[in-house]
Amino acid sequence: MGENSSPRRIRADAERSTARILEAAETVLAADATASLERIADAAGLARATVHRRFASRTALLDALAEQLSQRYLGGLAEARVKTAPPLIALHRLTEIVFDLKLCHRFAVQLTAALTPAVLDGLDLLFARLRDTGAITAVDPAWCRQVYLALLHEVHELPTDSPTLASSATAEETEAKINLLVRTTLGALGGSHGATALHSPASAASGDVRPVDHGS
Amino acid sequence: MGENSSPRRIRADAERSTARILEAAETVLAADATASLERIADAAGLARATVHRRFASRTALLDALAEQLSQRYLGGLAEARVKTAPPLIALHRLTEIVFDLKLCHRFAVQLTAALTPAVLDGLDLLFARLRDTGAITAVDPAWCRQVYLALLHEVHELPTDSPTLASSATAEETEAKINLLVRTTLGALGGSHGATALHSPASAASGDVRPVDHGS
DNA sequence: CGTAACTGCGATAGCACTGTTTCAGTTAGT
DNA sequence: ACTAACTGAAACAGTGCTATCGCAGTTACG
Repeated sequence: MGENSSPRRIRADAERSTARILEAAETVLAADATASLERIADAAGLARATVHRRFASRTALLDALAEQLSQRYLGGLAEARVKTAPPLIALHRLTEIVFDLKLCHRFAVQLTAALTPAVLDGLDLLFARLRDTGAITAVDPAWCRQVYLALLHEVHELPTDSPTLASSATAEETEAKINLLVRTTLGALGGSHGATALHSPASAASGDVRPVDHGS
Repeated sequence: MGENSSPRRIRADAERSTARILEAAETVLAADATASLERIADAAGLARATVHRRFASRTALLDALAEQLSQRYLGGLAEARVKTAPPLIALHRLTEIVFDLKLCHRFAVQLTAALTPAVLDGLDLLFARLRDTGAITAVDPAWCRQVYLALLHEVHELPTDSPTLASSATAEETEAKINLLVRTTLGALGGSHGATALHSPASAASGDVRPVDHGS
């Protein structure tokens, strides 16, 4: 872990700068993924040159950001006890946690491929366990992942202002959003067979318009 | 539609060029929304200058593209008899049609706000009718729209290559994808196998998955 | 056939962003 | 307190894209 390969000592000051840059990059890039480094530096209260000093190139910054994001997701997966807790509870808790890291979902969705394989594996495990308990029926883990992340993105972009409520009801609102997301995800994956069902043309050709009989 | 305000006569040749440009822009921008006009012109088999001749600016091209897309969606809504046909059938048919216009969904999702209000109204009507017939339970039309479009996007990005099948099975594959999308959408929005049909003990154990109205 | 429109090619100007460098001033760490 | 690291400011070169123009050749349309 420790990097002592260079005699150059890394001052705590610099460390704080990189943190501020990453933080600013999250917020700025969430609004506009093509924002310039100058805007990021501006948002961080630093000079543009400093950004280049901390990160060799723009892609390096993006990589670091993705890395940090993956790390947080990984922490969320661990905190939600995805491996051990009852899957439905784990899903709900994970959603809560991820919602707290509501930082750059837009960015995350764009760079879904940039998520660490470990994160993907964790999600896959969660959905596999959900399927084992009968909460969902979708088979393809990739499909489950994509649906969950896409719905997470949409829920996160819902208008924050409740029509009749005051603007201070954020706690209740996020709670409602989390429930909505969990319910919607389960419903979406509840009756479908996932992408692997593509190899059964017979059932597909039947064109069953009516919702799947599958009486639960 | 007819623009005779200018004495300048518009040759049929030029009209074809604009069509080719729009067509190329669809495909190119679908892959990379920040592609340069040169790449678009290249894909259209035209010179970059011609693009600037047909469209005053880049945003003008984007606007025209969004306009055309909205027009096609509108046509699809009409063709699917959204207003008169049984809603489930209309949804299935609309999905088929939209899938044929699989051109620039990525672009469309990015510019969801750029869709003509008429299109949004049409979708809202469809989902309202779906709810009236009990096919879904979700209330907010905007939410239904977003979920449908997001899932459309995800389904469209599913790996086209079936693991064991040859690459020529596109027809059956798209058919299966359409069914998957319809079923997933209905499930997500609270269809027959949605959250309400899930095993209640598990839901109750998860703490609080009460019916969320999430605002009208 | 002849004119006007259209096109490709090339040049040009301008803009925005990235990345590097230098220098003077400030700050952290021993 | 001294040194090395860090920073802001400002310059610089380089790149890629947009947008415009002129010119010569081609094509549609009456």
